Amino acid sequence: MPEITPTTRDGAASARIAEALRRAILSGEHEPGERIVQEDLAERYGGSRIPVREALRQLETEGLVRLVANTGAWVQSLTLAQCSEVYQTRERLEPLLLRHSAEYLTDDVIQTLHGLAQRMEKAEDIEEFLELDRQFHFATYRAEGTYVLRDLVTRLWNTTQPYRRAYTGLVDDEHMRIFHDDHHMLVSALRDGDMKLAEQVVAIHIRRTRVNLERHPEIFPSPNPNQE
Amino acid sequence: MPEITPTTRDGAASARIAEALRRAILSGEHEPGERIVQEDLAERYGGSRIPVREALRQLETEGLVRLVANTGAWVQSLTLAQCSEVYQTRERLEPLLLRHSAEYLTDDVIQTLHGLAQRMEKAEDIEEFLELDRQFHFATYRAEGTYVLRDLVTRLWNTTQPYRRAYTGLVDDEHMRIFHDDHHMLVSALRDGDMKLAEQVVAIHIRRTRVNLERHPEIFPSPNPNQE
DNA sequence: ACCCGGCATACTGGATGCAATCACGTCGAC
DNA sequence: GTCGACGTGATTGCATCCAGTATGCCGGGT
Repeated sequence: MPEITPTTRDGAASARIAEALRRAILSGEHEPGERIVQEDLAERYGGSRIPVREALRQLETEGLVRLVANTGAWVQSLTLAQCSEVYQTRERLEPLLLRHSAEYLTDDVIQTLHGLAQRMEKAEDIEEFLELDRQFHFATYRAEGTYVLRDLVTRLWNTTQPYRRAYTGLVDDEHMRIFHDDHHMLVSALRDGDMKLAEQVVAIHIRRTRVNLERHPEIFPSPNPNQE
Repeated sequence: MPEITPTTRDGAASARIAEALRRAILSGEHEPGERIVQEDLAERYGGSRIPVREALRQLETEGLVRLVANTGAWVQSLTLAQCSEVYQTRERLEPLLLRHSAEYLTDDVIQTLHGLAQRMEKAEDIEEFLELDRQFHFATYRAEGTYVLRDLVTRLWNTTQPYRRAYTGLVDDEHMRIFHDDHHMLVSALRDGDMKLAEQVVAIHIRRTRVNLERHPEIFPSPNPNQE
């Protein structure tokens, strides 16, 4: 039995499986529309089907998995319209989250942000790029105290991750240039303490990405719900 | 109206239990912080603990239940800060959802809205008031096609339902008058097709409720309990 | 050649049983 | 008298087993 974590110390097996499967989906190991068989997961992560099923239920509510009764589970796939909707939601929420994070964005954090923005410009690998982009933005979202909004934004990022990956491989140099400029402008605004500008930059950044995404409907499944 | 659906032959038991427990929590049958025992639910809704556990996992990710490994489940309780955060989120999202619903708000719908707003003014019972309020607002949110945003808003409503209930019992006549005026103003704006005004009314309505809620910290649990 | 119905198979959904863990009450020590 | 340790009961977490259902194949009929 290939047990990665032999002792289910603090957490339960179902939580461990949910975490592992979430990572696998977000890392692109499983593509949208791909079938998920409970027994395969049980064997892979070491356990019975019971914790696997609980993990699947959880990921379903998070929007990463689609369950059909008595039939099976698939990696969730979004239509272009749904993906666009998520981006419109993000456009409203992330400026709010950024505002709540303002007081925690110390000089240290801004230095880190600058470093991440620069590293991103040199990234050649798509996976590295995606990871740095995520780190960059969430480094600006450190509103302490409550977690409601940040969890929500995290889930929205997660559900659209596969399409961000597909889209990243298609952008030309000019759009990539603008993308990086947005990041640097955001760092500058935060450095100056101009939160109003920072919020606008984030909103425009998200909207720009959405509009660009909508120019590439080919990365989304056809309107019929059937997929491999 | 809660439909019991005694014969959910096609659907799974876990979905039925999740639905039933969700309704029970939203209807105030269980209060925030109340302990939930798996076996009790299994006996009550007819089944074993397996579907109960899956239902609990689902409601946990929806924010209605709080699970602690090897310890148990409780009805989720929010702090004032968290509740306020949800309302700030709603203030951003519901105008967007309303905008997407604009084309579906026919004269029939507006007639229904008017009726609901009037019935609400006569409602004596808190439960009836809450139900009508929910029906009223969701009658304005009928964006078809995609469900992402509407589901999100529904969940936000659900997580704050207990506090809306507690708060409703405390409002004085003046604030209630303003509350109803907001509704009528929203109906008027929609009737005139002035979506910009309608969005503003919704945002202000939500903000007003949040501010009023923040004047009643006594309905929230003391800040000592450890939250996730 | 195509369509339809029955059957085999694989997978999911659920029930029962057992091990593990935590809460709580009691007892003993200081 | 107060604090800490321990044992017991209750409850959760998981594995195995069984039933129900959807899917795909094969044969017969048209």
